[in-house]
Amino acid sequence: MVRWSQQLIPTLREAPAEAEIPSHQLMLRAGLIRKLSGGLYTFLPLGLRALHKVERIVREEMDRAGALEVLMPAMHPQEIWEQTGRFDVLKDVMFKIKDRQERNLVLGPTHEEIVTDLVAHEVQSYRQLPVNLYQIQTKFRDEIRPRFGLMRAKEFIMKDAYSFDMNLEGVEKSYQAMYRAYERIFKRAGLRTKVVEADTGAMGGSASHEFMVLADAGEDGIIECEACSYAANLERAEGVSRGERVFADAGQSTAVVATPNQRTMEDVSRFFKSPAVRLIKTLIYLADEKPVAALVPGDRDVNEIKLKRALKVVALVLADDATIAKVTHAPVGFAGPVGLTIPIIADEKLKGYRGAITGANQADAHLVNVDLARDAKIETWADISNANAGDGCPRCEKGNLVAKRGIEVGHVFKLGTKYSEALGAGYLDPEGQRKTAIMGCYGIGVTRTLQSVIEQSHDANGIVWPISIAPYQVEVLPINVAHAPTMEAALKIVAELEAAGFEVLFDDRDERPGVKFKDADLLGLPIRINVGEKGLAKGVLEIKLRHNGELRAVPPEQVLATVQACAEELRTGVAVL
RNA sequence: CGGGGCGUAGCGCAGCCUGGUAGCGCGUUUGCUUGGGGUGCAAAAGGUCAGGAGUUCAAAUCUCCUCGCCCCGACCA
Repeated sequence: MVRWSQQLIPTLREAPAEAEIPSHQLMLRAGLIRKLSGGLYTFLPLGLRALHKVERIVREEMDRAGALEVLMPAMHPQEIWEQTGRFDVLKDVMFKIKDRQERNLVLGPTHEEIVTDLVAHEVQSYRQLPVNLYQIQTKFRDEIRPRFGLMRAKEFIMKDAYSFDMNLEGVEKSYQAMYRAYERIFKRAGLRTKVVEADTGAMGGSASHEFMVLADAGEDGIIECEACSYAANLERAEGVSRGERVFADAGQSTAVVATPNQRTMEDVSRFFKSPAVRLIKTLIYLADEKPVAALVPGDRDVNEIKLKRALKVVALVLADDATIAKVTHAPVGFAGPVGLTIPIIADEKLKGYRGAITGANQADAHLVNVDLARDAKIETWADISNANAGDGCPRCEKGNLVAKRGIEVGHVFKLGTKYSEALGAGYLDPEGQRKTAIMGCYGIGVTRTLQSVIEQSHDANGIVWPISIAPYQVEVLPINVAHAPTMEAALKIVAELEAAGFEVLFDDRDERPGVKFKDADLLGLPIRINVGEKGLAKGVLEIKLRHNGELRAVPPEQVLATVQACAEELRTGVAVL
């Protein structure tokens, strides 16, 4: 039996100042985690139990999907990262260390290289394929800004799986199997997720989907169609612009207008009393060190991921003031496409722009009546801007797009042969031909998933655990531990519940009832049983459900059956969520 | 990396401006009390005031540096 008094469950009446979002505050207040330092957390017993439950669900579903569990080192020789060229890409996020031989090692931020190396050595024949290896491991990332407790930490637990297939059909099958496994995992964990099309980022590869938990605290922007099923990460979302492209005075020749100190889009928009969409925003970037001008409509943000891809470059940064002055011959704030000698890439939403307003490439001046095709030399047209809420849906055309925030808890990729080729993961086919394996990779942020559950399932009083990952399913709460009949009845029901397979937390603390009730709500175990004198006098115990506050008074001999029924309902409820 | 805020008891905070005895609430310990939503009374423990340097007769308080934590940004030309 687990007695509260023998446990380490340091609940906090007030939230530590370091925590901003509800899930982070509650994890600290309920005694689930404690911070060692920024982005580094200790799991206390209660938090660890919940974490283990998430891991168990993940493991069961991965196994069910046919993936094989392995455990790879957290520490890797640097050379293996150099072999795929990813050392350069990821060196800023990798923790780099040396051993006593001065050998360069890194703490793994992910494991594509490691698993591919393994497969390169151990898989020789088509008979061994397909194979899907997964692990649940601590990953290390030197995040620019650790945030929100477990949401973005320097050290976090991730489940990652890697599939190796012989052909595209096989890849598709592996991908679908993981996609379905993820749906099951998050559903079982009591999470409502939204699947969105995603960018593949530093991974490389083609298709990818992210599993998002919708939440205000989410770090990712999500765009979805209100009419059809289209949903995508803002990083990749396409929007069909419904803005005008031909404005008043179109056709007239350009003219310079003095605009002293009108630098921002807001300033200029107000100055000309024109909507931002009429303005053309000109940003000077250094793309692989070379200056390039990027043009987007004034009411939109440049999407650097799209821009990077369109330009086919690795490094993309905004140009410094000196460079801007050099290429535009004007101080920052007055750049425009007309007369620029550097390459210009324009957002396709600008196609056909006439009568637009741009910077004039001279101090305190803008250019009006700009006809982009007539007046500027556009080298490339591409989608390089963010979709906006209110844009048309790129799929169904009818629907409007809406913007939301999400927490990325899972991500599935089709990787292709980038890693298998670099590290020699291949096989001999039935004809004896040497072939390269095609990979997919599939990640779940396990610690992040745990916190996301709380972010999505809590109320003013505390956590509301889904029964599937609650640290314990039942809390038995004797109102007065000094009252012998109370304790007798409480212990009896604890024993019955445990014999029936329930995990029970017994709050045996000699505390006032109010304190114990508050703590029970804070901890958020799904089923609570109050045992007190008043109830006993009437021959009943009380069963209280955390998620809806429902209270049932039942005779002791019916408690077990009632709890079983409640638990069953909660389990189904989780599945239905 | 840029900007902002904060660092005083386990947690939440006041004191700092205007230098002179380190405080409040919660929590903790002990005793009594109470016993169905953070009980009441009493006593007590607990602080290198983040660290260092400086100014001063005297520094939590003023100055400088360092470290840590939190927030925003790292694109809007």
